[in-house]
This record gives sequence, structure tokens and C-alpha cells, in this order.
Amino acid sequence: MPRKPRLRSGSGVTLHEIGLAAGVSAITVSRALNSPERVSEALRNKILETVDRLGYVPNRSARSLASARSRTILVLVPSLTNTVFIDTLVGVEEVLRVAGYQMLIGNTHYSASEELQLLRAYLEHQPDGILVTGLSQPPEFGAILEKLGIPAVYMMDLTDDGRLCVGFSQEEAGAAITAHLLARGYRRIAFMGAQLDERVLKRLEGYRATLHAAQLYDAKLEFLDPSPSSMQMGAEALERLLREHPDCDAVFCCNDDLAIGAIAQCHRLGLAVPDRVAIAGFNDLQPAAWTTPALTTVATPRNRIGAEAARLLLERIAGLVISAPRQDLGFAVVARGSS
Amino acid sequence: MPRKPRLRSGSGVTLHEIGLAAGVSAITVSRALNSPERVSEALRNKILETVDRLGYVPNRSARSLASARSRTILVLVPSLTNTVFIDTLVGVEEVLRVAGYQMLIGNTHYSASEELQLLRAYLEHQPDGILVTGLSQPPEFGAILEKLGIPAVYMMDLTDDGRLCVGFSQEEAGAAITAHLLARGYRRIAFMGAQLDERVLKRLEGYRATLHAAQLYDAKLEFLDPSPSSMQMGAEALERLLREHPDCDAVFCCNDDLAIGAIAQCHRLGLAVPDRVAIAGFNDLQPAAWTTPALTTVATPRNRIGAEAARLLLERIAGLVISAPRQDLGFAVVARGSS
DNA sequence: TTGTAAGCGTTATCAA
DNA sequence: TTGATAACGCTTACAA
Repeated sequence: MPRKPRLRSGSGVTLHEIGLAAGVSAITVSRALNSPERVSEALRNKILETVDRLGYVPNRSARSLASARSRTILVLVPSLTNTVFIDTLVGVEEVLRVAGYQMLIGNTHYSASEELQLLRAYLEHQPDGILVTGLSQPPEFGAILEKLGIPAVYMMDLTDDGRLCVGFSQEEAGAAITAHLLARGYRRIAFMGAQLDERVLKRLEGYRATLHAAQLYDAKLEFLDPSPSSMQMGAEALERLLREHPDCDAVFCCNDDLAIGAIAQCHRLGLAVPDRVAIAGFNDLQPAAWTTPALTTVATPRNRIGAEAARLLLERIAGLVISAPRQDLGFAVVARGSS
Repeated sequence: MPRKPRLRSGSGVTLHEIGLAAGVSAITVSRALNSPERVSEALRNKILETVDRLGYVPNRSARSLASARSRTILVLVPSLTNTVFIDTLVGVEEVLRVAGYQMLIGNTHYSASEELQLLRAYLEHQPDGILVTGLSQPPEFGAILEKLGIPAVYMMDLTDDGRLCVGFSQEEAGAAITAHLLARGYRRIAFMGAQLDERVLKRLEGYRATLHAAQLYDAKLEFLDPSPSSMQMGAEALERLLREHPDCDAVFCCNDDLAIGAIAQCHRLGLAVPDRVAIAGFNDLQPAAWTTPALTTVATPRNRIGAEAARLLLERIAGLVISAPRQDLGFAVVARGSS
């Protein structure tokens, strides 16, 4: 005599009940749904019909608990308001969805400590794998993944230290756009950087190296602000830059937002772009093509980075041999009117 | 004699093991963590110390299964690349996170059928509640929620049919910006609409009603395209509009993207904004303030909508009495240089 | 090909 | 205040 009925969750229909209705055992129903080839066709059809009729909805918690696999991937991004990472997430989602995996999104707000905290919090979900933005997590981060044996793929940048990564060289990209400005004849090229996360700093390194090589580097032309990027900041920084260094003839902004603000400010100040000052951005977001003049920038394969990273992670989880642990998806300088 | 050790998931440390190490039962450990006031202080401290020392990570699947509560909220949005919904998600996340709830994001791609499909798919997670964008889901949608008793809050728009909703009147907002253009003296005001989702159509209704009232309505001034919105579309539509209707003196674009493309195209065509043609957008995204001239638009409280909707849903889940099932968060016409 | 039994880690129930 | 026991719904291991 059963004694303790408990609160049921969800639709209330269980594998066991489907089995009763179809005249088979629960495990056969499970097999009919998850490995159909292991159940005779007649039985399978009968079961699937019953599943449909009763509106059975599998319980993912029970499944995770029994199988020790959550089919869940944690994705950590520095920001949700920055389109760059949204594009990446969209790429991730497209791949995971098809594979039956669930994406959990953690917003680190560009903070290493929040990133660690989020990782710990999301561990409750027993993620089967993790997608991380950038390479510079605190040491505990890697230690936790190591200890729990959770596979990870690092997005947006490249490394040779053995970690799986999908991205492009931030430093080379910074160098390339700087070289483009040099090639166009600009000589007093400033750098405008916000947030100063690892990617911005690498672009800065590329900028420095290129100008050094051309013997045109001048530290005074670097505008660096650790606060979050905005068009407002781009506008203010441009004004200050030109006031303090009137001979500045070009600005490499670390992202399109700053660049859009800078161009707008040029309009307000009555300065011709690119004749008085050239402006270049980074990322090639949609608005970059619609400023006046259109913005020269660096196109980055954000969507593909997300998709490829997800694919790589799933391969890793499936235990496949990873032929290319380091996927360089490249970038492209897009020359438009602003330079 | 135990016979079947199975694969363990996660960190491997369980409540039971913490209990063993601390000399108490598993259930006491559970209580120490979840309702500390029900465990004596001495024991509690000892337990918490052990939890820390062994690095215990709760297993959310087991918890959901046993408690019949997933602490998970499904959030359905039409798009992830549209900043409007990202802002909403950020508001949702801020509230859910603090409350210990997990957010599952479903991207419907503006499709009713995908929306239904996503709902079905995410039912596996036994969500405790759902946040939905818009009011016009297919009938089965409501039927499923009803049948399973899943509470829902509808975002971005308002209704009086009893559903919980948080938003503002899309129609009134469309009317308000149209009235603004009228007040500035424009008489041949066009409407430019993309995507044609329910919100755009309601803004269109507001536009029509206002122009009808002023006896200035002209159906030929409506540009409607069901394909996704883009700056490109705004540029092309503006050119066509002015070619076919040279007397058009203002355009209400259903969103800022179209408006930004339209303004850019005016620059390319050498048309003065707003003297030759005024442009107004909708949403007040960041770039709206940085076009030349700056864009007149309608500011919408997206972040607050997300946060309030989440709060309302949590109250509903907690079984609290809902005093205001309909929360009108309003909007504001932001008059800038483009009109 | 199908079924039985046990176990996944947690919480609800009831008892002490 | 603490604990024993069963139950949540599913899948693994093993047997038929």
C-alpha cells in the first residue's frame, strides 16, 4: 500500500504512465524516444502514438540526474549590451539548439571576480561544457574546470598554450587597421580606448608595434579610459584629443561605438572627416556603414566564432579527437569614407 | 551488499557526504543550507564549514526533481539582434538573478509557430513561469499554459483581458510621435514600417488615427515591408518614398534602425534634414542621439519593462495577490534635431 | 527485443 | 531540533 504521494511537476504524464497506456514498460518507452532503432517498429509506433495522445513532456531534471549529463552549456560573455557578444551568442545558439543542448548565459560585466562567481553559481546546473570569452581568467577559474573535468573553449582570441580557442588575433587586427591608416598617408595617428579589457589592450599593442616600426609612435596620442565604452565618450575624447594635439590627423577607435561618437562630434565641431581627421573603428557593427562618411573599421567574424566554438566544444564533449585546437577565423579591414 | 555504482556527475560531493563528514544526516545539511533558522547554530556552523571545505555544489536537477520546482523562468523574445529585446532581457535577468531564478532564453524569430515550438521544447525544463513578448500568440499557446498551470506575464504592450502585462501603449506612442510631427508643422507625413509585427502595426494604427483626425491621412504615404528591419531598408525606402511622393515632408519610421538609414540616405542624396524632410524614429537606441542631426524618436522603458515583468511573475509564482495586473510604464517623445 | 531492479541527489513527510 | 524513509522521473546495468 503506497503511502506518500507527492506534488507532481509539469504535465504530470510520466514515462511510466505512457508505458501503462501502451502496454509496455517505462524503459521501453524511454528507448522508443531516445534510441528508436532499439525498439521494434510496431511497438515504437504504438508508443509514439500514445506519447502524442497523452501529451507527454520529458522531465529534463530527471534525465540529467539519471544520466549524469545535463546537456547544458554555460556561456560566459562580458556584456549583453555590446552587440559583439550578442552576435557570438546567436552563433552559439544555432549550433547548440540543433544538437539538443541548452545554453545558459552568464554576464560577467567585464569583471574577473564576477566571472568566477558566475562559474561557481552555474556549477549547480552541472554544465557539460563551458564557452568562455577571452583568455585571461583568474587562476582559480581554470583550476575549477580542471578539477571537475569540465571541457572549455575560449572565444574571440587565440592562444598556443593548449587551450581550445576560436577567434582571431586581436593584436594583428589592431596592427592591420593602423597600417591601413599609415598607408593612407596619416602620420599623427591617435588611439582611443575604452573599457580596457584584454582585447582592447591587445589591439593597442598592435597599434603601438606598427607605429613604432614606422617611427611614428607618440604615447601622448593614446587616450585610454577604463570606464565602459559609449558614443558619448567617443565624442568627448575626440574633442579633447584634437584640442590637446591639433596636429593629430587620424584616430583608431578601439570599437565602432567610440568611432560613431567621434564622427558625430566632428560634425558638431565643423571638422571634415577624413580631411581634417580620419576616423577608424573596430567590429563593423551595422551602424558603421551608415555614418556620414561611412566608417572605416575591422570586420570580425563574431557569429562564426560562436558557432565554431560551440561545435568544437560539442566535439570535445563527445570525446572526439580535436584536430585543430586553435581556430583562427581571421578579420578584414573594411576601408570606407572615414579614412 | 551494494551492487551498482553509477557514473557520478559534477563535483561528486553530495549532501550525504557532507553529512558523513560533519556527523549529521543529509537532510540536516539540506536544512542548514536552505532554511538555516531551522538548525541549531552550533551544528549549522559546523556544517557550513564542512560544505566550504569539501567544495560542495548543490545539484539543481536533483533539487528540481524532488521539490517539483525548477526555479527556472522561460523568456521568449522575437529577436536577439534587436537591442530592444536585449535591454528587456537585461532587466529580467537583474531581477531573476537576485531571486535565485534561472533565465532560459528562447528566440522566436518573430514567428508564431516557432514560438509555439519553443514553448513545447522548453517545457522539458518544467519552467515555473514564462515571460512572453507581445500579446498575439496562437491559441494553443495559452491553452498549454492553462493546462499545465504555468503563470505568464506579457511584455511590451498592454491588454485588459485579464492577462498580466507590463509595457506601454504602442498605439498611443505611434499617435504621440505623429502628433509631434503635426505640431512641428509637417503635413505630408509618411510611415515607414518593417517586420510588421504586432507592435509595428499598432504604431501604424496610432499614426493613422492621428492623421485621420487631422484630415491629413494618405494611404499612399505608407511604406510597409514584412521583411526584417535594417538601416539598408530605411535608406532604400526613403529614396523611393521621396521619388514617388516628392511632396512628402516628414517620415515616421517604426524604429530607429530605419530612421538611421533614412537620415544617412538624405545625406547621400544631398537632402537637408529636417528642412527638406523630417525624420522620426522609435525606441531611442544609443545611436539615435548621435546621428547628424540627432534623431527625434520615442524613448521606451525597455529595461524597466523586463524588470517589472519579472517581478510581477515572481509575485504570481509566490501566490501573492496581484494588485495591478496591467502595468503601464509609459513612453516619452524625444524631440531632437531631425524634426 | 523487452523487462526488472536499482540508483542518480535532493526534499517532503512523518516520527522521535 | 534532528533523523529515517520514501519519493521525484528517468536511465544504467543486467537478465530474460
